[in-house]
Amino acid sequence: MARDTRERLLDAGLALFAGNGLAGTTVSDLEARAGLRAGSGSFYRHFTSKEALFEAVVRQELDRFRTSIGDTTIGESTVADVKIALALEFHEALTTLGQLGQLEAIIHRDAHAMGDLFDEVEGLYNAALDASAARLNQLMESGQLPRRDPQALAVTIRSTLIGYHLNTQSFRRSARRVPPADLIAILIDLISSK
Amino acid sequence: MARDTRERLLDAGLALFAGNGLAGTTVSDLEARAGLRAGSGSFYRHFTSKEALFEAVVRQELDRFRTSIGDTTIGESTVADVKIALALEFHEALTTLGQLGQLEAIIHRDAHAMGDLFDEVEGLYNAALDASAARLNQLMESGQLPRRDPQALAVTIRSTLIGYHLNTQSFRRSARRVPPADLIAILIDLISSK
DNA sequence: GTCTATACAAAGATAGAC
DNA sequence: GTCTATCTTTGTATAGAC
Repeated sequence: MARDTRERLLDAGLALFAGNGLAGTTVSDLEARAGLRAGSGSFYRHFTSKEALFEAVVRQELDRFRTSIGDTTIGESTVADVKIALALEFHEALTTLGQLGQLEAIIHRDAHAMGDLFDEVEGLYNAALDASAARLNQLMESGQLPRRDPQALAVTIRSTLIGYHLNTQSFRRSARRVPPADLIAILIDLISSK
Repeated sequence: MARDTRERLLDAGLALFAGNGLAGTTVSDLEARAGLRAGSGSFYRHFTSKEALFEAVVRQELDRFRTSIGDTTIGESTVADVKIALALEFHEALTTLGQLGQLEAIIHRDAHAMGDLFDEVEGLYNAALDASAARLNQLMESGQLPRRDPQALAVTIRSTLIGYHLNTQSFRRSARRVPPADLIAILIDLISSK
């Protein structure tokens, strides 16, 4: 195996917890997916329990989330056409949702098992939302977008993107064949209409 | 007990499967919640297995879903002001999502365990979406709403409502204190802007 | 660091008394 | 129709050889 077993177990945990939930994933499943013999207790050489791995997985994804928020510099872009800037921003958001979709899935499934970490998730989520509202407000101030309640608009946009993403995920394809680009186009048309 | 045990087991199943998932719910949990002695096999006098109850629960909720779609007559309302009609319609949709939220939760958790029933869920979902698109199209034809792709707009609206609902559910309160009424107001403002 | 073997606990399921 | 008791299966976890 190329990578460290501990790392492979983290990967296995991410995929299986997201797909089958904490209770729906057995230590044997994790071992099998990490290339270990299922049923051998080899898992326990790396983590003290299934719950310990769960927490490690969530922590790892949280760090990725934090990083991806920091990387989003589009908010400060100087693209002249607001519509283009927003299109890029929304596309980026959908991509990020795709990448962090497994954390999303874990949150929706086993939020209760996350303990303190849940508060941290919520904090990060709200920070992202506030940044988005500030950005929208700025665009409204400069007259590039019609004036509306920035906080409510940010929540609306975020809800739309998340709803579309989760839906696509649940039904394993875009709802009624409306591709991401069409959704983004409509969304931008809507918020730039007066 | 007032109601039939079978019925109480269905209720218990709906609540527990939605909250803890199929794998996260034990037969003992179900028995306890239905007022039976946990650990006694009394459950098996009513259902042949945990999976059998799961299927019965999903079927029952699907029927409720079907009924609730049929009941939505607002689409044919003659309220003069489109904005008011839409506000009522969206509010109704959010309420329905709340009532069917447990089915939603089950779908997001254990879609894989639903087998054939999943296709039925998807069919109903798409039917509701098509009805919404047709309604929007009608409003555009009569000039009461600005012209946009009805299918894409319907998906956008539905995504927003579902995203908002799921988010509120995950974080146990409205995102950044934006109440449902504010979301609906923004949404209507957006789609009626030209 | 992974395996075989095994102990132990939890959960699914059945039999039979009441 | 629910209970006690019990059996079986599955899953968690540890010990010790390689």
